[in-house]
Amino acid sequence: MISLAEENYLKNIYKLSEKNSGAVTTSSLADALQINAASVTDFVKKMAEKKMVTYQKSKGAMLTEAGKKIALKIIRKHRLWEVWLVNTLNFKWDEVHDIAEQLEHVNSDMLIERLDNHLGNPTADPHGDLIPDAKGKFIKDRSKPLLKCIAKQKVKFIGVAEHSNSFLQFLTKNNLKIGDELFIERIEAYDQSFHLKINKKTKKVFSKEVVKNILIVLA
Amino acid sequence: MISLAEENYLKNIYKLSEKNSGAVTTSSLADALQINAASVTDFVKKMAEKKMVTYQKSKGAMLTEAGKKIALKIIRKHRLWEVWLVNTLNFKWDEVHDIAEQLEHVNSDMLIERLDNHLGNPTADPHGDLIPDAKGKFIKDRSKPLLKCIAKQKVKFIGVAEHSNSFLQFLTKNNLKIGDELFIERIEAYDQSFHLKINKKTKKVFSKEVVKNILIVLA
DNA sequence: AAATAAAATTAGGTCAGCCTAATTTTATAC
DNA sequence: GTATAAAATTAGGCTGACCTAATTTTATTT
Repeated sequence: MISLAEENYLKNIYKLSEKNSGAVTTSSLADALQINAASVTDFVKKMAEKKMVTYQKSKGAMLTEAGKKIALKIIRKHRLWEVWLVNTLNFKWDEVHDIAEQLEHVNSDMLIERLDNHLGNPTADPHGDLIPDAKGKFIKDRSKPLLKCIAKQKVKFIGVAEHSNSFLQFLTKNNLKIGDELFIERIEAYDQSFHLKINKKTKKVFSKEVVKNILIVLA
Repeated sequence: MISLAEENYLKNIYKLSEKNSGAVTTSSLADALQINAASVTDFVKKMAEKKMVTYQKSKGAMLTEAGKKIALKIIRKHRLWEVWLVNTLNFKWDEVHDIAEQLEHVNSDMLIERLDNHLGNPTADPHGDLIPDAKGKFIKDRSKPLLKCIAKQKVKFIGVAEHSNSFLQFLTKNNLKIGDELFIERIEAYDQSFHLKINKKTKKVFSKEVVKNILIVLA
């Protein structure tokens, strides 16, 4: 059996190792979990004994294959529940995270596979994050930050790199939704702000900070 | 905040006091929760301090209004989730209990009210158990055990008084479902077995043990 | 390379929620 | 109404998952 705490550790180790590959440091984990670093050291050692992670003193933790499998399952569940909450119960994309954080720990393979089917086997959640399949495989991710694009490109908004409610609400307020077509009219050289035309209609300007968190594919 | 343990205690105290009204004994709670009686005594005292229950030494526990409210909310959630599992994900009625036991602890008023609406505000779960509304009120229950009926009555199967998988599977195997019309052709005086005609077609005989756990309303 | 700062670890402690064993209280039988 | 059985409680302990404070290790600066 895997405890709630273990599930949260595994999930966060996975997410942190996704960003900065290599071992996940004690402090970054402590920060992500909002738990004291001393507690993290302790817990990670126990997880190493259970072969969920490998741990090297003062270097950090890395998921084993077994640990990664569990982490991916939790992420799969979280994102499937988010799809359900938004598509079926009409929650907004900035309202679903806390609920999905609870639902992701519900343990039933049958449930999750039926939910997946019921939702039509979605490959991405409402924020554009990819959903691993039952075997833990993702579809190939072709997205990149809008910031990496050049002027005059036509792209499609498919996800966000920042999941804070404030950012999601900012996008909503600016009427920017996943699926929107964006045309880059101009990039201001001085501050890298992007002058966009949205869905061939509205013109808007967004700062570098915003643009780096908008994920797109070329259209 | 209410812990998982507290929620389970409250739910079980409610259910036990429903059956045998009056204070819930330590041993019955211990039995229901599969927890040592000494632990129950301890825990119930702490809950009394928090005003979730009243507790009298060696007599047992009773829910306060506050405790009852929490218990009813958990029962509401459990039963709504069961409806969802059966109606939307096509689970069978003997498969949903363990999953609903987990889902009932997910905490979000918005979620539960939206789920309720999405399901069409059901008043009973797949076993015929009534679902309290958001205020904790039940619709009036007019059901009684089939065993209390007399010969030649026409009744409708609306619920079960026993929720074990073996009983549910027994009914399924005998093709008996909620909503079925039952006509009591004869009651065997010797052993009180019931000779039924189901939906005006199939004839079947059921023992007293079965019949006392079938809840019906007069048709 | 020594000094300092930051990160990680060790040692010792707390609290929730359980346990067993021993004792006390309540109920039941003779 | 005393003996016995059953139920409940008390006392003391354990484990998981956290904490703080002190120490050690690693990284950074000069």
